[in-house]
Amino acid sequence: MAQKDTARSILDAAEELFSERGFAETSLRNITTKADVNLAAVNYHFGSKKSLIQAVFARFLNPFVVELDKALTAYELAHGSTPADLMSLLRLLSETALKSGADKPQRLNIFMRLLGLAYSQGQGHLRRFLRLEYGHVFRRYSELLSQATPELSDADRFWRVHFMLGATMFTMSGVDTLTAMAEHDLGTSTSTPAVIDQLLPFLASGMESPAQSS
Amino acid sequence: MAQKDTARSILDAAEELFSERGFAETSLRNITTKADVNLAAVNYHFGSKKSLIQAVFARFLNPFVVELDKALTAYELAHGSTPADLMSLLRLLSETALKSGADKPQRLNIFMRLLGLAYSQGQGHLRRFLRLEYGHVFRRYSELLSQATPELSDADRFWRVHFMLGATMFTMSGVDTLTAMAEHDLGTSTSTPAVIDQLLPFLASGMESPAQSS
DNA sequence: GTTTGTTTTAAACGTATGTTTGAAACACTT
DNA sequence: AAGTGTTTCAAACATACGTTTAAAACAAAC
Repeated sequence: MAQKDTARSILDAAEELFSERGFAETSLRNITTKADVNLAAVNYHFGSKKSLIQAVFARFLNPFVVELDKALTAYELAHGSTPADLMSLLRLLSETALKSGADKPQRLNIFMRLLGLAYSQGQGHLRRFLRLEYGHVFRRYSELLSQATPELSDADRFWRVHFMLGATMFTMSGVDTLTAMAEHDLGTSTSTPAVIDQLLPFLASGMESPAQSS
Repeated sequence: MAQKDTARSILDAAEELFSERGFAETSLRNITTKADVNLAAVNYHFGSKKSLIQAVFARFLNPFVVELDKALTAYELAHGSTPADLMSLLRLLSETALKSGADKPQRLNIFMRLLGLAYSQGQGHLRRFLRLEYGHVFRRYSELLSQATPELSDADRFWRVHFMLGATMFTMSGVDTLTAMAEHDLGTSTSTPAVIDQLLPFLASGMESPAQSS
């Protein structure tokens, strides 16, 4: 039963508990109990709680950035010298994300929630880890974003990108709660891909809003 | 020195520490050390750590909702039967928020960060407290929002409102970090009101993006 | 100046946390 | 079957937390 997949059980349990209750609020005892392994197993397999947190992110992010990297290469090849298009770039990102957790679509929600936590909770070590490990792919994507919005100044684009980031993180990290609210208040049920279909036009319109000043 | 304003010193220290490190990561000992009061003072004046957290929010939100309520009444009177306008509604909210922490503009940033934490960290008691205490003003505002976006279905409006909420919370709660990043990467300095001037058109454009389907 | 109610203080309480330990159980190779 | 390296386990470790206590300090009223 509990043999070499001990590490995997721990990651599964940690991923779920962290996303539900946050990092500090989830104890190693919570995790090991849920994973049905010995308490010391976390420190044996991962070294520390911090490393466990990073490992949870790495397990999801590693396959994701590989996919995204491939998708970006394909995109650049297909478009050649014609400038990138904003809406297609957004679709590329969302579809890569959806595909990356395709085995269990719930996992994407969980992971977005974790990402939100990584930003909001202290966890400076996590932000450092993420930028160090995955920064180059994000820089590559933002390069294309610049091509897709040539009319924006660098400053305008900077702010609007973060507006997009905020809307996306907030929505996706709480997508379960929000769909429940929508169902309760409006009686309409909405799947995650349907939410994304609502989100992307909102982002694109905001991004392409006529510039104000300067 | 430390007499009746003990409670105030505690609130000041708690507000700042909570916003920097989160609720769970900030201990009562951190707070009382920074406030230069005895450890037991928190439990004496507030009863518990949970109540302290709620008190931090109440101190900011109570004046704010009073102002917002007044502003909404004035707005409704001024506009009479003509339908509400989206951009002016957004300005009303942002200006009320800016005015409410006018004594020290830094406090608005701190408080937005706290609001973001309230959403992202567990703190179910906080969300319950906020909705119970301040729900009616928010409902009043969202009533006007509906008038301002008559072309949207209830479902579309629901989602787009939360897209706005996410973009706003993410941006404002990290506005210090973001302005620092912008200054580092682009050499341009941006004040909080200037960020809001960037944000509002983005939100309005997203909100008024042509509907997709259904 | 004594009394009464409030506030502050130092110390302790009980509980929970992350981590370490050393022995036991296991999986393999020879 | 013996031996070897890896993994599990129960127990303990040291530390930190929120909260409580009982006495001291203080303020105000008479």
